[in-house]
Amino acid sequence: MPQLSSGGGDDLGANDEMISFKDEGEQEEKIQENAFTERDLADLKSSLVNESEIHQSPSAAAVRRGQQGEQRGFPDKHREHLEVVSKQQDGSMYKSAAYPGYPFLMLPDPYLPNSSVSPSSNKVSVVQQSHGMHPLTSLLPYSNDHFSPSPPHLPTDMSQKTGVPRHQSQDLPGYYSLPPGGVGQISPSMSWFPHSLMLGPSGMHPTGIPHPAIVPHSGKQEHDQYDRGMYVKQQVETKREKEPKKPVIKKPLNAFMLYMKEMRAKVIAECTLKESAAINQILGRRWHALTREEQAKYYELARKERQLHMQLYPTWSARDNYEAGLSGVAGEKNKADWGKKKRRKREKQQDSNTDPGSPKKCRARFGLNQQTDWCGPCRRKKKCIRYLQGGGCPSPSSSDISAIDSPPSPCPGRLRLYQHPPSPGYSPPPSSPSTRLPLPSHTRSHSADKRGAPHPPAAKLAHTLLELSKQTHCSRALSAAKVAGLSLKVLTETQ
DNA sequence: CACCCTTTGAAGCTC
DNA sequence: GAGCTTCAAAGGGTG
Repeated sequence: MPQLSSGGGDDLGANDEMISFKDEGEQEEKIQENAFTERDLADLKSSLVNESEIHQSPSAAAVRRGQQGEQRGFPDKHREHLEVVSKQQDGSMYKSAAYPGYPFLMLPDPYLPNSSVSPSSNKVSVVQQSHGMHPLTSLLPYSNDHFSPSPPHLPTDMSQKTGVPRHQSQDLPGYYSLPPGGVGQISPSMSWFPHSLMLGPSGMHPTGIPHPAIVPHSGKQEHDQYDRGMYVKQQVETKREKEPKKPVIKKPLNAFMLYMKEMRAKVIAECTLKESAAINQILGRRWHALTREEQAKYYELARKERQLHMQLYPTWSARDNYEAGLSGVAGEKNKADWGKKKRRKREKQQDSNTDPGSPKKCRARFGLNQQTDWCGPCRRKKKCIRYLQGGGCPSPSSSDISAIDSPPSPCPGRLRLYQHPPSPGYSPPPSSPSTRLPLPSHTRSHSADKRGAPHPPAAKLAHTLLELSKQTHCSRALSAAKVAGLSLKVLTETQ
């Protein structure tokens, strides 16, 4: 299914070919030369998995795993890390780090709200794109030299990666104007960092520099507050005083997440949509529509993200956040909440397994543009009752909003089936071509229902898309309607 | 205010 | 090792 083998990691999904990763420097050169070939991409894909371990000196991965069992307190871990770092103060990391900017070059991204990376060039650019620019980005006290779009040292320095945790060097003042008082006082322009990170060792990266990946351990809500700006600072601080929270190091963003960050604004602008779920559907389709080269940029960025994340937080594991229960409070209660959440999801999963009517049925089948066709519960984002009642929804699997995102394609069938675009160099896995069909989310591997929805009548689909084009003012929807309807006659009839 | 939705990918977990 | 689960971002909607 569209879900590429989960274990495959960085599989682009189009190719199962596994080629061992070559030297990173070569990879960078290729990127620089805009000379991505399929083989390059395959290399890249496998590299995303292998390279970290290959280049991790004294095997940061091992360190991470090894230290996992200890599960020490966050402050302890980082205090320890700090000691290590202080012994390694040679400054080399920041002068020619694998990812010289992280979090500096990546400041606005990917842990920053409204930010994005900009792989818009074939070079692995880490420069913010204007449309996604964080409002505070311009205030960040990094030097332009360090934040230049294409730092001269950027393309070649990956091979210099040593696995040494990042640390503060003499260069740092160039990035951040840290006051003499130390890390406890950060210039106002650093306010996008969660405050709790700046006040004590608990949230502080060993470098003494808070990292965007670290958020207060209170989940999304508080994070959002920080995102919204400084005006909420006091409120948050008050809250924190009452309830000191462990910071949480967020997972590094994967390629698709990076892509979403960059493209979300565009999609919102194009289709006047706001609902993230719908936008993400569109982005998902677009992601599949990307060429290998385009996707490769994001995979490369994501790989660097992971590498740097690993260097920054050698002891961190995704498991930490599993147990942290990000939405809850730190401590035992957290674990309990997490367990509850897990059970709840499991129950839900079972529900959808045994139940032909998944909660998303109407949404998935009719799409957001035809909410009038949804059953009541679906409109209230509750469990769909349509199928429980045995009333089949003859409806278009492709009538949903996602149809509009599909890039123009000469193949009408593609639209009907949500097929991936036959982008250049984009071939389905040899094993099962049909697996490339991006079915609705509930058909994904970890969702139970893998049955395809019945294909809608063309006229209905065309009509749907037509309506959609009116509602969303999206010309693509109109085009899609034409493609879907195959003829103007159908369109005319449905009108 | 917590949670849902929705996407893909990475990583952890379970069997 | 296959398959499943969780989390990462986003923000409107819901109870």
